[in-house]
Amino acid sequence: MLRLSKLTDYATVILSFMARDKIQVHAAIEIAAVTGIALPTVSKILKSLVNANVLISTRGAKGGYILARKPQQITVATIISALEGPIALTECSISRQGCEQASGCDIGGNWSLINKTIHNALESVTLADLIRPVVVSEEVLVPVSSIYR
Amino acid sequence: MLRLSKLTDYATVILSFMARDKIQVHAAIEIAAVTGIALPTVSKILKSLVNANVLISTRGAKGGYILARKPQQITVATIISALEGPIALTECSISRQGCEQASGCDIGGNWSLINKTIHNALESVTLADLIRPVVVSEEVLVPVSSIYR
DNA sequence: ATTAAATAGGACTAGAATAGTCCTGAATTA
DNA sequence: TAATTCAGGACTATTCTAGTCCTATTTAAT
Ligand code: FES
Ligand code: FES
Repeated sequence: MLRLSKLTDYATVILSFMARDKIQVHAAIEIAAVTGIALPTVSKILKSLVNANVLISTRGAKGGYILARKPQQITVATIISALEGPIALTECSISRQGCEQASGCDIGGNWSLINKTIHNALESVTLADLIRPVVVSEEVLVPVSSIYR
Repeated sequence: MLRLSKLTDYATVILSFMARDKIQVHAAIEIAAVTGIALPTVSKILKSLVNANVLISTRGAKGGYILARKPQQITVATIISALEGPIALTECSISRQGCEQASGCDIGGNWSLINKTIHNALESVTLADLIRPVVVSEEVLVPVSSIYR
C-alpha cells in the first residue's frame, strides 16, 4: 500500500501541535494529553525525533521537548526517516550490493531514479507547510478512480 | 522504511522478463523456472496482475500469461497498486472520512498534495523504462548520506 | 470422450514487522 | 533530598506479509 507507519503519522500530529503552539517547551505527558495518543507511545516517538535532531530534550523537572529548528527547516523527508529509517523503495536503492534479487533483476539504476524523485517530493514539503491552513481546492485532491487505470 | 513489498519487487522482475522476451505467452511454471521464484508465489503474483488488467491469461493446455498492453503503457504506479492496493501514504489520502486521527490532525489536504506528487512520479515511469539498459551516471544515484540530514 | 495442461479462487500457515507497554537509570530543579 | 522528566532498552501482543496448498474450471490434444 506504500504507506507511512502509524508512528510516523503520529509524529506529524505531534510536531504540528508543537509548531503551532506559542509555548516552546512541552513535556511528553502534556503532549499525550493534548493529542490523545498514549503516553508510552508518545515517549517513544519523541525519543526518535530527538535522535534525528528534530527535537531537543531537557531532562529533570520543568524539562521537556522543543523544536530543534524552525518549522520551515524541518522537512517531511526528515520526519519520515527519523521514524522509519532511510526512504528507499527497493533494497538496491540503499546499497547497490546486498540486493541481487532472484536471478535477473538488473533494474537498480532506474529504481534509484524513481526513488530520488520521491525523495525530492518529500524534501520539498516542510512542517510549516503541514500546519498551513489547507486550501482544499478540489483539483488538488487525488481522484481515487485514477489510481487504477 | 517506505518501501515496496517483496511481492511487488518480484512483479517487476517477472514483468521485465516478459517484456524482454520475444515469445509472447508464458506459463507460470516457466516464469518460475526462469526467475527462480517459487511457483506458488509466481502464481499468486500473476493472478494479481491479471486482476489489475496488466496481464491477460489463457487457461488450459498451451495457456499462459501475456502482457495486456505494450510495456510503454504499463506504469510503475499501476504495478504497485496491482499488488498493494491504492498508493496512499496516509489514510486520509484515500478517503477523507474514516481517518480522523486522534484529536487534532487536520493536515489531510497537504498530505494529498504530497501524495499526488509521488503518484505522478510513479506514473511517469513505465515498464519500458525499467527494462531499458541502465545508464548509471553517478549523479543519478541517491547519495545515501543525504538521506539523513 | 478422455486425459493432460494450465489458470482461478480462496483458505491456510508461518514468519516478520509494527505498535504499544514497561522498567530501570540518569539528569535537573526546587 | 525529593520530585520531575527524559534515556535507553527489553519485552509482548497484534497485525501484516510471504508463502503454500487445495479444489474447481477451462482448454487443447489424442
Ligand atoms: S531490486 Fe535490487 S537489483 Fe532488483
Ligand atoms: S492522517 Fe488523516 S487527518 Fe491526519
